[in-house]
Amino acid sequence: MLPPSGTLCTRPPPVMRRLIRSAGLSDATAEVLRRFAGTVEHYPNATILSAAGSAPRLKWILDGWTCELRVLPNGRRQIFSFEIPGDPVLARPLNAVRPCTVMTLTNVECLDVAQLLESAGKAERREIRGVVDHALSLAEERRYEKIVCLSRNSALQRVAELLLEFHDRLSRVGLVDDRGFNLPLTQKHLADALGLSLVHVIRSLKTLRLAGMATFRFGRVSAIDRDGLAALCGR
Amino acid sequence: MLPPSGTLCTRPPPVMRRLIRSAGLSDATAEVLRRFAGTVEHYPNATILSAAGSAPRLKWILDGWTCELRVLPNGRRQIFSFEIPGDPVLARPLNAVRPCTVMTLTNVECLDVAQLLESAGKAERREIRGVVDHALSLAEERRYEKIVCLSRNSALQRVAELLLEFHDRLSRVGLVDDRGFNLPLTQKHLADALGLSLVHVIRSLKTLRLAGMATFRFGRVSAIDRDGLAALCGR
DNA sequence: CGCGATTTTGAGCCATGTCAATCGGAGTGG
DNA sequence: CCACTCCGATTGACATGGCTCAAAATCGCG
Repeated sequence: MLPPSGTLCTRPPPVMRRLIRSAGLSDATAEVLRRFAGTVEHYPNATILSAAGSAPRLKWILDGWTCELRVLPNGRRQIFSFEIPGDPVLARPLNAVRPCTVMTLTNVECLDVAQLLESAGKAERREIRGVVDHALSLAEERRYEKIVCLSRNSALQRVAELLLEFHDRLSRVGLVDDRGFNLPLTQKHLADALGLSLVHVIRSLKTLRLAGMATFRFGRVSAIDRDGLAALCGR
Repeated sequence: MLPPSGTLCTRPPPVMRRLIRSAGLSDATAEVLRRFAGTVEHYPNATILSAAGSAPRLKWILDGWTCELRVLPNGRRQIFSFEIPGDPVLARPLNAVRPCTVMTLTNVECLDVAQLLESAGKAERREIRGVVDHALSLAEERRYEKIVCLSRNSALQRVAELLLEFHDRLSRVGLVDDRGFNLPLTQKHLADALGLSLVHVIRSLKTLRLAGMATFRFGRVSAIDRDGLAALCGR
């Protein structure tokens, strides 16, 4: 499938510009991305991001949040990870329960990586592969970190570590300003990701707020004391 | 590097036969493995399985146990996974702390996968790649399972789930007999893998023993009630 | 303005961690 | 053969972090 060059710049994409800048892509590769502005896929909030065929498909998030999750037999949810703009995420076939499904947490715009690679030149293809592979290995490393965090950290430390992770990842793609960052999650989401009860997450956030380390309100995290949080989780 | 055909069958390898059988390899691929009997790498107990250069190297375990672990800043250990005969394991460069290092838990015999692939024909190469990739994806899935287990399960359930995992994986490579299986670990290892204190692991094992679900003594697990364990962890 | 979803707070309980002491087996030197 | 030591396994007492249940407050939205 060719890139729809006819739709070139139908949608001057600020999110795409941000992605290009934050991933440090070359001009040629950036141009490949721009040619794809017309094939951006849109998913509404709270939908499952799935692959049509039987093979999983890798997507590249331009805007919005997703999470990897599984619904457990007892009805509870386990959230494995969150993805933000610039992250790749593997959309699996709908029937696949294992290891997880991907769900949008906001409206999401993304590109299909395989489709992107098809229409890129050799050099650009290598570059895109490199960037995506690197991001995937970071995601894998975060899974190891998560195991450590769940095994060894107190509730307070887990919450602090997650906020810290969000802060660092979001700031790398320019989504943090000096007053904080947007976090389109409920505290239940945090609980499901951290293996804690909702009530205890609320208490932990309160403790952080009173300690002046971070405030989470109205879908926004502000008053962040990065060093304080880092010290709290033993960095 | 060519396979050392001169050393053909210097060591009629029962572990290799088991691997060939359990992985369901074709005769041709089995022959490739057999030609490698002479290049089996040996590592003593309690050593780090590392790659010489700067790139990680994939090893294929023929005999013995290893684990992926990290030593945390506070001196405690986090064990991420255990590998048994038939498993691939990624030996990383010595300086790499992240995401983990691989340590032997017994004497270990293994093959270098890249070396193996080099000397295999095209068809055998594809087959070996398929088997190894499949095993790697199972390992990744186990990391997701581990996150669920650490988030949601009680200490008793975590211990039961780990024993169950050992039972199922070992039985797939013929290392379980009707009286149980060998488990070359201390209870401290279990504690480090499960995110529990040593004392509580001991208590949980006692509970399982008294409930007639499993007995762990002298490096051996016996009296296993597989269904009971499965029910306990909510399967 | 009313309703469902989310956040907040309190009370009480239980699982798990920590600390400390003991026990047993395997090696080791005399 | 015995005394000694080390390591792993075991047990008890106690403290506490996090869970559950229940109720109230607040927010978002039609």
